[in-house]
Amino acid sequence: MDSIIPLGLRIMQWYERNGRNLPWRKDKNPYRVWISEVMLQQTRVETVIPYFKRWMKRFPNIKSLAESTENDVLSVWEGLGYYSRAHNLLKTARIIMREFGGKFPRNLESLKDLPGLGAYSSAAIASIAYNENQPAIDGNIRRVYSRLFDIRISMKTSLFERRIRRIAEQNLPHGRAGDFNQALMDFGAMICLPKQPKCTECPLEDRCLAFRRGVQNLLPMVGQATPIPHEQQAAAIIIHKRGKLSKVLLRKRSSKGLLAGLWEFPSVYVNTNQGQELARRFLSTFKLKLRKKSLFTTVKHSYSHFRVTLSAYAFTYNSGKITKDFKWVDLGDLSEYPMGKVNRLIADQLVLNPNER
DNA sequence: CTCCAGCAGA
DNA sequence: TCTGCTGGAG
Repeated sequence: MDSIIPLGLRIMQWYERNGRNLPWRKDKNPYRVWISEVMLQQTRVETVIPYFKRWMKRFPNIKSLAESTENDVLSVWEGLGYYSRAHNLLKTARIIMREFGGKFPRNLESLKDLPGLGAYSSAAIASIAYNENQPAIDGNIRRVYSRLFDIRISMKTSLFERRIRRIAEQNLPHGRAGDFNQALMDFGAMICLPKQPKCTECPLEDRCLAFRRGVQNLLPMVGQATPIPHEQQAAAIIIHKRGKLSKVLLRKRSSKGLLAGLWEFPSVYVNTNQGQELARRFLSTFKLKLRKKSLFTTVKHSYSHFRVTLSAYAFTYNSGKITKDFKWVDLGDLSEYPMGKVNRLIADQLVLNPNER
């Protein structure tokens, strides 16, 4: 009887045949496990793969990372999103060099104290890199267990969390926690999908309570989504011609909050696209005296909790004090300034069509 | 187009 | 509890 084989063992058997071959699974040194786990926070495996390879080429170990600059780190990270993760990697690398003699801590509590590592990532690193018996509980695993054990409790509640944790601890195969955690994640990503789980291919079908009761599509119980506001923004492409050389004005964003530390074309929130009004907004926000010329391009984008439609206008620069957040940059050097997706798109268009300004 | 998935910090 | 991004699916 298959059903007397422990759950953990069956998942491991499935993993041995079906687990994914991923770059960070070849060599499980703590540095590689750490970088991959942080990249995988809120980000899909397929997206992470090329970033992980580039990162390892550029920063092969903790020391090389700790000795690099914020700009280097953001440049390699550019496009991955959630930029605080990149800032935290650099901070943590420096802490490890300074306070841990360059060696990654092994126990859960020390890991959790490092910037960017919470309950999930700490347990993932401890189990994968050091084979500590820690269940790593992420969204995949919550979904899998809530179905296998038919946990009909809102995912937001602490009761749900306690139930899942107890189940995860009880089913953890001691001595193989690292592989087991990864096996469950692959299982959640490949079989026990959020929408339309592949129950016909599932090796655990016969002992999934949700499947037996036909409620697998209703679990886990998630709250209803909150509506997402839509904002309008205007960005200024401000070109300054000095003979043959064209420079454009960039602004470095605050070190906190959205797109922290990245560069952008100065932008303001708007509810109008009147030239005069726009120029006034740039004057009051940035003390820049500008004159609007023409619409360059419009880009739509979604962030985590709002959407924007951003229109980029070409402006001519009259006067105004250039404070230290601002910098005149050669068009050819734009790629050296890390940017979020929207601004990179505009920068690329600008380099391609410098005449349409 | 719109919808959706996915942890950490404050 | 709220904020942080992007890519891929539909």
